[in-house]
Amino acid sequence: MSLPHAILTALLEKPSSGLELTRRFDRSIGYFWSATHQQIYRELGKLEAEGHIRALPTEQPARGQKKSYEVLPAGRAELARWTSAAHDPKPLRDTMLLRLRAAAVVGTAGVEADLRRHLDLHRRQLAEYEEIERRDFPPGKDGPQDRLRHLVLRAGIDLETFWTRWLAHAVEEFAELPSAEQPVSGGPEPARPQSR
Amino acid sequence: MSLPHAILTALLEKPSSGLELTRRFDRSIGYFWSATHQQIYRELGKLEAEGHIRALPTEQPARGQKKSYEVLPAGRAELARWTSAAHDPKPLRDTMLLRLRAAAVVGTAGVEADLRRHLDLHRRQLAEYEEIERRDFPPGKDGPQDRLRHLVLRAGIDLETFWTRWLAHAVEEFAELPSAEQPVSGGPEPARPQSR
DNA sequence: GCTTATTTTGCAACTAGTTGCATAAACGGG
DNA sequence: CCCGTTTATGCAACTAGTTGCAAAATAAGC
Repeated sequence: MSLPHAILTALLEKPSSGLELTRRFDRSIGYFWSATHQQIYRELGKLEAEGHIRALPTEQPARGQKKSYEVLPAGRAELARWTSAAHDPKPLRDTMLLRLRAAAVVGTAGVEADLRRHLDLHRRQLAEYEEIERRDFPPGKDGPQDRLRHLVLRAGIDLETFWTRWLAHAVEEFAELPSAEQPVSGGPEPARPQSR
Repeated sequence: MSLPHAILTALLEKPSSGLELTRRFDRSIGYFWSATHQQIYRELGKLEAEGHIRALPTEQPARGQKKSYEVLPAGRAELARWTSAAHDPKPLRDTMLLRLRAAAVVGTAGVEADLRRHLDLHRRQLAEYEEIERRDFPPGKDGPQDRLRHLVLRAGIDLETFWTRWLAHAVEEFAELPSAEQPVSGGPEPARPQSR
């Protein structure tokens, strides 16, 4: 239930139309909360119906025409409430880890290539974050707002650093593993075809 | 679309009933792929209908009675296929990061307490993982299967280490921040109530 | 033996996110 | 001006996950 709050935050930073929001969700905000344009339009409708935002007055509100929104006091209050409320962290859910566990049972064939691909993807993401850090947070830029935003970026950088290290380690580990075309032996029996 | 494969993996490791699976999803597998019992029962039904698993023969298959499943060859093949196929990593989606970004606009009141709470939760999780590492992977236990499983556990440990460090840093940062009851100044104008 | 609690399985309805496509205006030539 | 492309908004249907509840078997008092 965080999308509306992501949108409120974005709109407070700068009133925008649906498409502008979509663009911003592809860049900055999307780095830790992604959303498609359909999600955004739907949510804008709801937020407007609830009186949390309103469309900026425009001439002819027709289709295919930009419609910009701004946050109303009620929306700001809701965002402040949500921000200060306690939320439990979501448990980890990662496909690659699941695949490795599966590989221990059905064999490691094919996984290594994707491990390398992920390593590459995470390296790129890390480079992108570091570029942003250089650009947006030069030494000295440390007002309260900068500190908060830098903290968030820092999480992204450290996370990607973790993944690149771990994936590099995983790739090494695979190199030392035996053949890798067959199920790894040593575990429970593989299920054999069985007639009934 | 990973739940069925998580279940297939679990069933290959050991044929189980729905409830046993649920228990295992609360412990080991759930550390990187959580699922509720309803999800599991529903998925067991689908997997059986598709011919990927079958119920172990039992006397009277009625309600409120354990029904255990085992993986059929087709299920094993499907799991092998899925494991070796390429999957893009899911983009990060984290509420706490979003809240910090929101806090930069609507004020930091209330966030610090939850930051500390999360720090505590992640420390506990880390301790739990390290305990498992001590117990299940003593030095010397490094067959191919052990290595793979240890690698997965290692990801969990390193991730929790990252979070505890980052959260500790965030808490420090907050301590240095001014008052924190008001929206942090220096950004875009707060939206003021406006009559139309 | 009857009742109450626990175990085990499951349905139904809901929320969140995704995918595919539609529609209308605006823009940019020829 | 007409026509294809881009911009901007949106509906409908689908997949995945969550929540609340219920029903059947079994175990546990008394």
